[in-house]
Amino acid sequence: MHNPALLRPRPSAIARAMKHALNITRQQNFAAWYQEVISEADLAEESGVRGCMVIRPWGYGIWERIQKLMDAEIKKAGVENCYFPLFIPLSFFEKEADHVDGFAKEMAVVTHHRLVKGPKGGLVPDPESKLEEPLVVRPTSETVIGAAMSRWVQSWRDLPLLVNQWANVVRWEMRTRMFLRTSEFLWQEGHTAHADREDAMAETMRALEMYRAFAEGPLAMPVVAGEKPENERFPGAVATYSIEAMMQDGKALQAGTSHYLGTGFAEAAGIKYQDKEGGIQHAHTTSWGVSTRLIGGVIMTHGDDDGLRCPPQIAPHQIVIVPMLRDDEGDAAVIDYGRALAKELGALSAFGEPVRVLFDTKAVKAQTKRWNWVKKGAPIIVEIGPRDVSEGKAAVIRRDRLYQDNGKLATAFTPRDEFVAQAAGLLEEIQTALHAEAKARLDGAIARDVTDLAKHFKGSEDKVVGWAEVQWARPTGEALEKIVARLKELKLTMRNTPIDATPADGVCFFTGEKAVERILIGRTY
RNA sequence: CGGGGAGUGGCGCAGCCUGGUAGCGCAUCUGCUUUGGGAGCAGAGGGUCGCAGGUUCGAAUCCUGUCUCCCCGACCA
Repeated sequence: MHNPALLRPRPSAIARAMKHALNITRQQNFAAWYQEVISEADLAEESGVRGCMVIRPWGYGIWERIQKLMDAEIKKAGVENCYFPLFIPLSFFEKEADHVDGFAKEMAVVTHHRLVKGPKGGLVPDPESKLEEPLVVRPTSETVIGAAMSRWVQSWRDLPLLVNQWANVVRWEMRTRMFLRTSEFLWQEGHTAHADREDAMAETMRALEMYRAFAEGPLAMPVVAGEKPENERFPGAVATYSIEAMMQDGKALQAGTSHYLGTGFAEAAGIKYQDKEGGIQHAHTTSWGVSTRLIGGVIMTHGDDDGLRCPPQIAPHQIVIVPMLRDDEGDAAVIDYGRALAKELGALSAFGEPVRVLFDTKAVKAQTKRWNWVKKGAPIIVEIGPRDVSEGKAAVIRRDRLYQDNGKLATAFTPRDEFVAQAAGLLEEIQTALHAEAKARLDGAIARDVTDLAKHFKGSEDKVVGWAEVQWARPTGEALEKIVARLKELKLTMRNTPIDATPADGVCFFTGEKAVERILIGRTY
């Protein structure tokens, strides 16, 4: 709640009118700005439960858009949805050593099933109700789904087995940040089982590409897809791939992961099948997921000093019409005009879907509503007043280009029919423009000529430095640990080895050996 | 989990040191005047001070415990 960065006096309405809708700029304090966007755009708020947030309708509406579009992609790949229990027997985790090591430190555990009045009043767990085997609140579902797969898979004919679930998971993180790292978060987790490595790897890469395309498309968020170095792998995975997005402060955000799990989980859970020759084989499994963290990524990719700029494809309302009402007899005409406009716009189609229009008739002053929608990031805000009714116009504001060069709002008074004719195209243009802007920032902030990491990243707390791409020999074991430790001193981490990077042609940045690939280095969330 | 800061009407804060049953701004409600860059004036409603104990005639204020939030660190597929 208390945040020193928010203590500055709120500027007067007049002063604000000439500046921005938020009280903190990205420049002043990026972390405080991020929190202010979440609060001012009504995306989410504190819940009173450690690390858990209440996702408000505008924030959840964005998540629903993400779900809808992603779910269609998942189904397109032949993956079926299902649902597994929230509670996982502790013993399930003990079957895969690396997996349990990775998650043991952050698991919520259910040990009792009943409350009784405590000696000092209040309710306490009833000692009599202690569970024989504690239940873990799922941090991820490889183990339970693996158990089911062992029942479902008997023959090579049962493979590949492709399932997904939309669910919540809990990871007891030490330090939480809204959307980026919450104790409980919403996600989708895909789990697949295959006959061999080749097929499982193909699925792993398919999911990775699905995420890459989704980030670059609906989210307008450019990312780099690549493989995580060994030390950053998912516990129990043979290979982990990620998409990494760059936030406006230059830090990396891991925005989605896809794992090739080899046969480790299949061995632990007993996922075996009889092959065409009659032999018994372990299946090769994969898992992949994206979460509500994507929303944090969207905020830090597209937000500006006036709040969120929501990409049209995931905006719950793409066009918001705000009537300028005066509580007089002229209001009826404005309402009629707005309603008709909303209906016409709603009949349009953009991105292959009906355009989502809100005619905002809430009894709030028009100017206030305008700034509220600016902060929420509605892609197009249309104001209509008596003047527009008589002139047959609409006052159109593009959220991605709010201001003119002179600092005034870039409101375009457009003939109504002309606007209707342009609206769908305008939404698509805004989507493209947001992506282009972020893409240019990403491309411009990857340095490929770095010779001294400390020097390159010096002062990156205050200014945007971005990432460095260096060549390396992909060392393992102790050699890798030394590199990780060295980077850690500089608060740096290895992000991934981009799959579309130009082949290595030099020596390893760290060891001087012949390099085999390129890897990205940067600060991270 | 370690160090630091903070919890007082919906939001942001003052009061606490030097105990005597709460105050300000914004927001809200009503009225009037306004209205295309977050309106003005007038009036009104709303809190027992995170929670639980303790000290005291008396606690927002002092003491203990606890929960939650923020910053730094450790941690983090």
